[in-house]
Amino acid sequence: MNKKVPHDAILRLSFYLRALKNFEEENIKVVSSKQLADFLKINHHQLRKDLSYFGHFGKKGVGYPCSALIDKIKTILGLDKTWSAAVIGFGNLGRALSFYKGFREQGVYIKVAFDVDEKKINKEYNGIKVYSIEQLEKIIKKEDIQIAIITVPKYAAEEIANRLSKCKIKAILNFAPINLVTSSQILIQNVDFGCQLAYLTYHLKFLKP
Amino acid sequence: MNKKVPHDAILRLSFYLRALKNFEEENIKVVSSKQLADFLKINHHQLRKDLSYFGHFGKKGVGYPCSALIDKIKTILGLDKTWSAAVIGFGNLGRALSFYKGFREQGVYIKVAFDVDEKKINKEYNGIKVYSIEQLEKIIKKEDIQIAIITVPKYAAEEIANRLSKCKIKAILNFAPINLVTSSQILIQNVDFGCQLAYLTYHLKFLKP
DNA sequence: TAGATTGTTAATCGATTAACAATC
DNA sequence: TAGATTGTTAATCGATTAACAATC
Repeated sequence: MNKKVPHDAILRLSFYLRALKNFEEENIKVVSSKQLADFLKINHHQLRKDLSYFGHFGKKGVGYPCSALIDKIKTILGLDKTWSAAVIGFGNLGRALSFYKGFREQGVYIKVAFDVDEKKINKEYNGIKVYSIEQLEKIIKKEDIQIAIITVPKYAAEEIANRLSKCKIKAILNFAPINLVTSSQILIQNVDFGCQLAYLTYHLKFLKP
Repeated sequence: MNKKVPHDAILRLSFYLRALKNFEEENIKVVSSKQLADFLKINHHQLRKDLSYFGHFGKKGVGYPCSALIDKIKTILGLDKTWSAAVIGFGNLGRALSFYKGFREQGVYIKVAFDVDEKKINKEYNGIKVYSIEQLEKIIKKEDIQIAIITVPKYAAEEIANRLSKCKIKAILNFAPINLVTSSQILIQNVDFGCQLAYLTYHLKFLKP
């Protein structure tokens, strides 16, 4: 317990959570670190080490109780709370993310969206109202938004991030193909499938016959 | 040069490429590793080290020629070639990705899509024809698809991945919230914004007043 | 009790950072 | 030439893996 937690260990908690849910669905009450690690094709030492950063969740000689560990990990990751989010940029990707059920399952509710397109502004889509980007600061305050999801074009992303950092937004999930650098205390995660795709093509070159 | 290249170094090449394009747009012909690294808020030693895995691209006492280095990195990442891709699952996310321009800019062309929904099958959207998932193997062979982009629901992802591994698909970009484990020689990149979102909520807990 | 499995400390491995000689 | 900057080797740092004592 305690000590600095490696960045990747936090991401791995999400994988553990998923796997545990699988086990629970199959009515398995207790799993050992070996079972869980084998299922995830990872090292069982690492699994135990990762969990040990946060507490003692297992019983020696027995294993981990599935359902209790699920709750613990949810609490660690802040998934037991509810969070309010806004999607900025209501294009194809923004719309897809607005309707993505996975976010709600994690307790993240997309309350509003923003766009520059007059045709979309002031309309409601599946219960999500689209506002003009001009009203960004006002609506974020009014709706008490904590998380911003950026899907605007590259050239607009930086300005949006700047405006957000002046609101009380605390975290940004950025889908624009630009590495927004964390200026102040605002948390940023860049989702960059362009890079991941390039990683694939890099390796594909070698495979190609 | 040579030696095993760290996983993250390959991803960083994409960032370098983007930054270099920025410099080029501003008509800057030559950049030093210091300039580029400062711009990206990273260590300049790392930048030089990463590039050195692939060759000697700079001139001592001078720096790196922007436009030549852009071409070199593109070649390294396989972005100088063209690749054929298919989107599997033509829901909101699948549709958004199908129309995403960033892929084409990287030389990855989405040729076809697959879905189970009769209403979508055999229709064409922005030049992308949607086929029944039953025809997966047939069309992939016919269209000579190399990369599959999975956006089907979680419960269907594993079966799709299995079927793909029996085709001549060499790489999968997976958006389903499940860690597809690389069975055979098929390359898999899991794009997991659920995990990245959980990483944000993990930290948000601490920030919350 | 004996067997199993956790949690933690130690060993290993790899990646990042630094230093510097080579050289434009 | 002197100054600047690369490319590489060495030092540091941190994360992963292993070993094992504690204990259910």
